[in-house]
Amino acid sequence: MSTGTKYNPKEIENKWYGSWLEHGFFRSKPNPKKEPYTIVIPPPNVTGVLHMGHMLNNTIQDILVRRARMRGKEACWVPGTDHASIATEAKVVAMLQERGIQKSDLTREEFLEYAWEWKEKYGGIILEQLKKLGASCDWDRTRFTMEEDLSAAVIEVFVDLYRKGQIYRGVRMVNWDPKGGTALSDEEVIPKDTMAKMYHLRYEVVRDVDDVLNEGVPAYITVATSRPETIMADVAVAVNPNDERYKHLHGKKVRIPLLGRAIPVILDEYVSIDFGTGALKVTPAHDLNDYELGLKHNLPIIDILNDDGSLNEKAQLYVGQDRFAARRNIVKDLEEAELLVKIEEYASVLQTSERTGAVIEPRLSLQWFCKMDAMAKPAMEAVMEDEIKLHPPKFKNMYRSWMENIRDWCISRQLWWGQRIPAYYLPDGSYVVACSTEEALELARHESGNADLQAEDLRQDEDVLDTWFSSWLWPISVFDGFKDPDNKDIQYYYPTNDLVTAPEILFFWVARMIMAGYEFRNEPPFRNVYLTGIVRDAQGRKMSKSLGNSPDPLDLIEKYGADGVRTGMLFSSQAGNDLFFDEKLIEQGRNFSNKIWNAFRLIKGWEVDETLPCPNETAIRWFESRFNAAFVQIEDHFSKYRISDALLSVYKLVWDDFCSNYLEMIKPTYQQPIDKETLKATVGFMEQVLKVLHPFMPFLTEELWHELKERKELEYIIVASWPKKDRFNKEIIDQMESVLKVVAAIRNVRNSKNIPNNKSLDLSVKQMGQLDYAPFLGIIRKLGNISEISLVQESVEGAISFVEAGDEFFIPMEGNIDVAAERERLLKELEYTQGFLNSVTKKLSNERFVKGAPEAVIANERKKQADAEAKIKALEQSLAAL
RNA sequence: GGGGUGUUAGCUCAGCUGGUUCAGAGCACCUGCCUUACAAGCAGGGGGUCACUGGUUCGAAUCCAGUACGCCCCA
Repeated sequence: MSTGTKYNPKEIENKWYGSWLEHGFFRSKPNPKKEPYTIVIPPPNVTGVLHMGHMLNNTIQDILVRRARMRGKEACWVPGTDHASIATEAKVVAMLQERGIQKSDLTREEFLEYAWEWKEKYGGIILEQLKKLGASCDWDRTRFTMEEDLSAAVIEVFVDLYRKGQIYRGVRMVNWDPKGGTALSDEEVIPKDTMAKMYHLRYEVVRDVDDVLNEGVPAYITVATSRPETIMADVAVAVNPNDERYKHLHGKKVRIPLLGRAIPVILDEYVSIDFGTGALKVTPAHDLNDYELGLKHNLPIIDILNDDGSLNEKAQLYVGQDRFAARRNIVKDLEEAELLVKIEEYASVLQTSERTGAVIEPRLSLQWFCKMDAMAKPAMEAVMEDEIKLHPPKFKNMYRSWMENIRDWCISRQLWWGQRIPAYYLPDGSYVVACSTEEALELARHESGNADLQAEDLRQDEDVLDTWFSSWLWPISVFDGFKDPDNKDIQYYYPTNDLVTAPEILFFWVARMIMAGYEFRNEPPFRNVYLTGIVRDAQGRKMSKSLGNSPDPLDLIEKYGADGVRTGMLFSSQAGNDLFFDEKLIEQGRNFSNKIWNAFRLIKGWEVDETLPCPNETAIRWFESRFNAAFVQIEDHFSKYRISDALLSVYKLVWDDFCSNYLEMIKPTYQQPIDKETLKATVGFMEQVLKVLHPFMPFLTEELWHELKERKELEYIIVASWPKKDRFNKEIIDQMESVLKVVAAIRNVRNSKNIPNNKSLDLSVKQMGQLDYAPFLGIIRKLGNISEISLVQESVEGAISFVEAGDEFFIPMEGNIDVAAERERLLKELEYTQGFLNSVTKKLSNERFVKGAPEAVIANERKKQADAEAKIKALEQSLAAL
C-alpha cells in the first residue's frame, strides 16, 4: 500500500470489488435464521448508460443494502434491466439503417433477431457501470424483462386480467406518435410551450328556403383554429347558446371552406365565448374535446389521417401530404380564396413524443386497455394508511389525487420489441385470448363451434405490450412469483423492504407495482418508497444527454474515486428534493476520503512503548460517549430515511470529533511512542468509525479495515457487525464542550494578538462555576499550547481575559495590552450579556409564563439567569482589573 | 382553472412534538499559518427582520388565515 499524503483510490477499488465478488458477499439465499432485507433495483433501460440520476439512486440503494448486511440481515439487492420497447426499437432501427436495412423490409422474426443481437452487444452496459460505483447487487440474480420467464409472467397476467374482465379492447383517443408509429401513454408525452398560430377562417352560412338575410350576398361565420388542415374532418361548428352574436345561426348549417360540405351549427355551453371567435369547429377524430362533443351530439367521425401523419383519401384534398405540408398548402389556398380572415399568434402547449420528438396526434384508435378503478382502490389505501410509506411523506397527497382521478391504462404499443399481445383473431373477426397458440386454437374451436379450425386460421394481434406492463410485475417476477407462486425465494424475500426511485415515476411505475402486488399476491410489493430528487445542473436544468450538461459519472469516479463521488452526491441530497449538482460537492467527498486516509496514517505510524502509562483517560472516556451519542443520532436519521443527514452526522463525527478533537488530544509529541492503552482504544475507535462510514464509502473503509489490523480470511468490513446503540455519558460530553470552548477562546486570543502557535502561553483560572477542570487540564494544555495553568482567587492584571462556563480566564501578556481596545471588547460583551439577562428576567417575572410553562423550561430559564449573572460579575471584575 | 408544494446566511438546505444562547449545517467568503497525519490541510472570524400582513399563545422560524412570488401535477 502506498502511504503518501493523498488517498489514491484507483487500484484499491478494483481490488476490493473483485475480492467481494470472489467471496460471494453480495450473494443471498433464503436463510430462515436471518431476517431478509430486500431491494429490487428500478430496472434501468437496457439501452441506457449511467447518468447522474442513476448514480444518486443506486448509491442510496447500496447504502441501505450495505447497512442492512452489516446489521445481520440477509441482504438481497436484485439487479436487472427493462427492455424499453420504444427506445430500444429506435436504436435497432438506427442500427439497421446504418447497414442499409429498412425495418419495413423485415419480417417480425427477422427484426427481433436483430434486436436481440443489439441487446446482447450493447445492452446492460449500465450494470457494468454500477459495479464501478460499488453497487453490491447479487449479480447472479440479474433479470431482464424480456427474458423467457418474465415474458411468460406478463402473458399470464394479461390472460388472467382479461378473464377477470379487467382488460378490454376499445376505441379511444390516444396520443399517437406518427414518427414512432405507436400510441404513447400520457407520461411519455412532453408538453412544450410554444407560440402557435390561430387561423381565422370563414365558413359560409347555408341559406334556407325561407332565409331572408343578406339576399344575394353570402353570410359567413368566422371560426378560429390552430389546425386548418383538419377542416376536412369537420362535422359541425359549435357556439355557445348564450352568445348573442350567433343567435341568428341557431339551427343553421355552414359550409366547410374549400370543400363545401355542409355541416350543422350546434349549441354547447362548453364553448367559451371569449376564446378565439367564440365559434369552434368540431373535429371528433382529431381532438379529444371534440371527440367528446361529438359523442354528446351524436356526430359522425371522419378520420382523415394515416398512421404516419399524412392525409388519407377521406380528406379529399391534399391526399398523401404530410399534416404540416397540408397545413402550409391549405393556408395558401384559403388565402387565395379569401376565406382566411387573419392569423393570430398565441401561447400554446405543444404535445411532443418523449422518444421521437414528433408532435403528438390525438387519434382514435383501437387499443387494449387495463381497467384501473378496482385495482387502484387497495393501492391508494395502502399508501394513505401507511402500510406503504413514502419518504418524504409530502408525496402522499400527490399520490392520492392521482389515484382518485385515475384513467384506464392503454397497454398496447404498435411495436415489435416487446411481449406480443396474446389475442388471436378468428376468420370471422372475433378473438380469443390465451397463453399459447395451442390453447388459443382449442378455445377458438370451442367458442366458434368449428372443430376444423387450424392454427393457420388464427391471426395473433400485431401489437406488443407497454414496457410498464412488464415493470409493474418486477418485484414479483424477479423472484419467479408467477411461474412458481410458492417458491422459497418469493416466500422469503417478498414483500421487499425498500424501493428507491424518482418522483417522476411515482404514478406510472410505483403505483402500478402496488396495484400488482395486491392483485396478484395480496400483499404490498415493498414497505417503504424513498423518493430521490432530480439531479440538475447549477442553472437548475435537468441533467440530460441531449443538453450535454451532465458530466460522465465514470469520469468523475476516475477523477475523484467512487467513495468521493458517492458521498459528494449525497451531501446535498435530501429525500425528494432536487439536487443541484456541482463538481465542488464531489471534491468535498474526495477531500473527506483523504481526511480519513490521513487519520489512518497517523495512527498507523505510532510506535508503542509498553511501559508508558496512559495519560488519555479523559479523552478516551469522552470519545466513547461522543461516538455513542452520535451513533444514536445516525441511527435515528436512518430510521427516518434521512440518508443525507445520516451522512452529515458521520462526517462531523469523523472530521470534527475524531480527527480535530480526539486525535489531537491523544497524539503523542512528534516521534514519541504512544502508550499501549491509548493505542488500543484508538484502533478500536477507528474500527467503529470505519464501520459507520462503510455504507457510504465502501472501498476506502475496506482498505483501511485490512490495513489497520491483521484480519482472518473472511473478516471483511462489508460483513462486519454494525455498532450497537450503547449508553453514553451526557455529562462528559457537555463538560468537554465547555472545555473545547475554553480552548477556542485561547486560540482566538492567539489569533487576534498575532501570537504564533508554537509560542506557549500561561493561563490562570478564577473558578466560580461548577466545572471541575482537573481531568481536563492536560487537554487544555495540549490543545491550547499552554505551559502552565494556575488557579487564582483574584483577577489577574495585565492580562487578556475571557469568560467561559461561568469561569474567568486570564492570559498574562508581558506588558503591552491595548487597554482601550480590551475595555471596548469587554464592554460589548457585557452589554450583550445584560441584554440577554434582561430578556430572561422578564420572562421569569411574567406570572403567566411561570404558571403556564413546564417545569423543565422554567428550571432552564433560571439556570440561564444564574449563568448570565455570573458572567456579568466576572466581566465587571475584568473591567475593574484593567 | 383545479390540486399539491415551497419561500430561513452569498449558494444548497436542516430546523421533528411551539420552549436550551435558536436562528443552525455544509459550501463559499475574510484573517493568520507549508505546526511534525492531512494546504485535498490547520486555527480563528464575519454574515440572516426566518417572503409579507394579521391571528392564536405566557412564548411563534415552528400552529392558523390572508397576500406576494416560485416550482410540480392535472385540465
